[in-house]
Amino acid sequence: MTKPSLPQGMRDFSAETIRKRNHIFNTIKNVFENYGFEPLETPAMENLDTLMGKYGEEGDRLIFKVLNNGLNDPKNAEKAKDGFEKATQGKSSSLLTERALKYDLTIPFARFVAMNYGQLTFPYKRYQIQQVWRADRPQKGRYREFTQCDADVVGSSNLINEVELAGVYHSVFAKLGLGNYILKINSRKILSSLAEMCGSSELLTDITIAIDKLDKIGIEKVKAELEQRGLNSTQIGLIENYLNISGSNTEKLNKITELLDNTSASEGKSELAFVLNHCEKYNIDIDFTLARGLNYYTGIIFEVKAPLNVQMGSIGGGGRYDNLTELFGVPNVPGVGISFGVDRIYDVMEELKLFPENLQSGIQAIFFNMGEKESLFAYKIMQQVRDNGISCEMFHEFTKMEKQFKYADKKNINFAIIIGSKEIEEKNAVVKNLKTGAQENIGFGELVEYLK
RNA sequence: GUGGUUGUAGCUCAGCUGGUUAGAGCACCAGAUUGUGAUUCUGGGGGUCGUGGGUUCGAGCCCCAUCAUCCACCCCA
Repeated sequence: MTKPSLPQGMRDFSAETIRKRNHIFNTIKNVFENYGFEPLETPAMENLDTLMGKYGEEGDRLIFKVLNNGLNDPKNAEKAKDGFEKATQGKSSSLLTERALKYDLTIPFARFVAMNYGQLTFPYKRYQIQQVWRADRPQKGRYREFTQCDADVVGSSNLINEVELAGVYHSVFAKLGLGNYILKINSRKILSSLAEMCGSSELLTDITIAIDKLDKIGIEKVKAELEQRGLNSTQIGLIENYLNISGSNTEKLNKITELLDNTSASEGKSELAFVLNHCEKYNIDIDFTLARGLNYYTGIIFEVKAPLNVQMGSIGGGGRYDNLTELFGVPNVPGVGISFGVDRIYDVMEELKLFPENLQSGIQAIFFNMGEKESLFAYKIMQQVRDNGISCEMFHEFTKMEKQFKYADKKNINFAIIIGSKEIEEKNAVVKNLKTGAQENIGFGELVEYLK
């Protein structure tokens, strides 16, 4: 027999963890519903075509692809070999694989909107809490299967949606006890403007990749990377001035106006100003170095950092994308969305001990097994207790009480109920409080009331 | 994809410069204690030391390969 194990980056969750995770899910879900979002679920697998090319080159590499069935059929043998040839050259081939596990929730959502455009009422506000899979190398806070919680609004360009989503972040983190989170905000238009000022909008990707690393590697290494990516010293000088912008949000906006002088810059600036004006309570920081990897963002972008005293990457992010469904043939559906990284939020909350004590509800009472006849009698009593919404169980076999007590301790059960021959005769049960050790006789009729 | 770490009982780990029969704690089972637990005490079961090869009189320990793992980079939540 081989030792059982899990595939890399996959996890089991047992009761305690699930209850804590559900606490996070329920909090997020309630806020989503409170803001008028409605639920959506999409399948684990999508057609490979739906996903490929949407996440950049690196993203494509990290999509989990599912091998076609029936490759061993002689009819398909040649095709399969062709497909394999292509696969070894790094091209994916429908001869070998045509389905894949979903990589995020946004693209399947866009696919759904495109397919159901006629049936949906716009603006369409949906939330989605599901697993996604990435063939990434796992490490701390990063898994191959993880849960995303997304909320998106499509069919509206109004910036009030951005404000609303910032409000969602605020409500959720306040309720989870992470009120001192940091919401960073920027606009892709500012970044585009910077690229234009450097001479070409083509430079946008190179610039964003480099400056995104600023807080990690420092200004000198960013400059080195920019140089390596082919930028000249004038361009790098401009970018350095851009990165050196600091101060309050208002000061940052003023300084960016001095530095960048074109249409995208002023558009980006007024977007940021609008959102900030309506989010005064939310502790938002403008961060011009914020870029975000996904290349479909076009307007405001968000990223949530854990409180400063814990070391954790971003615990959420999002932004505006103007034409996501166009990829699927439906143009002119602007949208904006945010995502919560539940697994990381979990780790942060664990570190800061923010989970409420009363999450581990468990079992209220255990009926001791005092013999075959006795336990069958007690079973009927137990069913009445259960019918009244009190969770309880009976010890599975007649054995000495020490064992039954130890079992109850381990499962953190509050009451032990003893119904033996004596109790049956006297029509009352011995109820022992396992936390205090106190016990008393309770008539069968009063049991439910006593346990409540 | 790149670099490093670790792999010994169900779990967490110890095991000295290579030397008899590989240890501890937790968990499990039994007893002290046949209707009152969390403590304590006694005893017990459990291992092809990740896998394959090599060096050696002799390998858990050294060498090579391989698989798995965790961490970091890349990228990202």
